[in-house]
Amino acid sequence: MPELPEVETIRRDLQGEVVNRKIKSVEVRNGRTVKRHASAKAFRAQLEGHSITAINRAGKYLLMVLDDGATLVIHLGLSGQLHRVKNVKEPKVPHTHAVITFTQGGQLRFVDPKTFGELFVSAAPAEGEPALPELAHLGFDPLEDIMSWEKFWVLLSSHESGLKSLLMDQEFVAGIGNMYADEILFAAGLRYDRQSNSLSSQEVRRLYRSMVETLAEAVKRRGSSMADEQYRDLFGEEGDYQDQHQAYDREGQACRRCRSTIVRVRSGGRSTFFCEHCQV
DNA sequence: ACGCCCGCCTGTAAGC
DNA sequence: TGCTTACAGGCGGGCG
Repeated sequence: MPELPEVETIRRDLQGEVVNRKIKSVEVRNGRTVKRHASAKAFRAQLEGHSITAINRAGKYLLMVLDDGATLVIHLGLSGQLHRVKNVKEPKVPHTHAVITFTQGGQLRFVDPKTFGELFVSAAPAEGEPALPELAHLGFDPLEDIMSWEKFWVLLSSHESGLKSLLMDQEFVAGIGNMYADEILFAAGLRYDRQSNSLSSQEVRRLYRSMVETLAEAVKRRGSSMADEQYRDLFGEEGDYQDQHQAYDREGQACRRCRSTIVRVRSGGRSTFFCEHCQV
């Protein structure tokens, strides 16, 4: 499932592939993909004829800035992929829900079997209005918004909840999902159910460092492609970070640090993988 | 304020 | 073997 490292990998590749290209036409093949809009026609109208000037990211959301100040927002959900296609005659794979064709040639295709992803256009903000009101609820970005561990401690302490649910709370910090939450907590040596306001200063520093370093290393390795899902980059290539996983999807396997067995529990309807010996 | 559950959806896998 | 059920996941909404 694409989380921050996968979305950031796609963002970096998109910069070289679609910036300064002009959108010639947009085809919506599954209306659910643009459900925020009254119609597919209304969605298309805000894109066609406009050039893409920059690609940004907020948490797990990709942001394509257009030349009129509007932003095409793309959320990949659980199974969304973007495919950069050079030859428009290339057959469309199943679950291709939207196709953007560029004036300069080639296409960007949105493929999403589970249909939890979405595309929408956020209009250019009026004078004095904040941009992207749809994403105003998102918390800080762990790679873009660097802060002191003391500030992080203040934020952590202002909540009274389990560490994992807080890391996955997009209003607290944007971009971490079930997989990287488990990896971050392993790296920090902290259990998923530790209360956020119970950490020592040393533990807070370890958690902050682990969060930034785990995500940065995963970006370096171009994300994680697990067997049971199908994350692929713009060009259909897999990431490498799954080989570095310490906890996620390793139930019954030996902990790489202490050799005891990684266990799995269900918490809040989600699988959580951790080492009972290394994480306290 | 927080945990937990549901609904949304489809491919895969386990169970009978 | 073939049908049915469970499960995986993010997110928003509802409930206690």
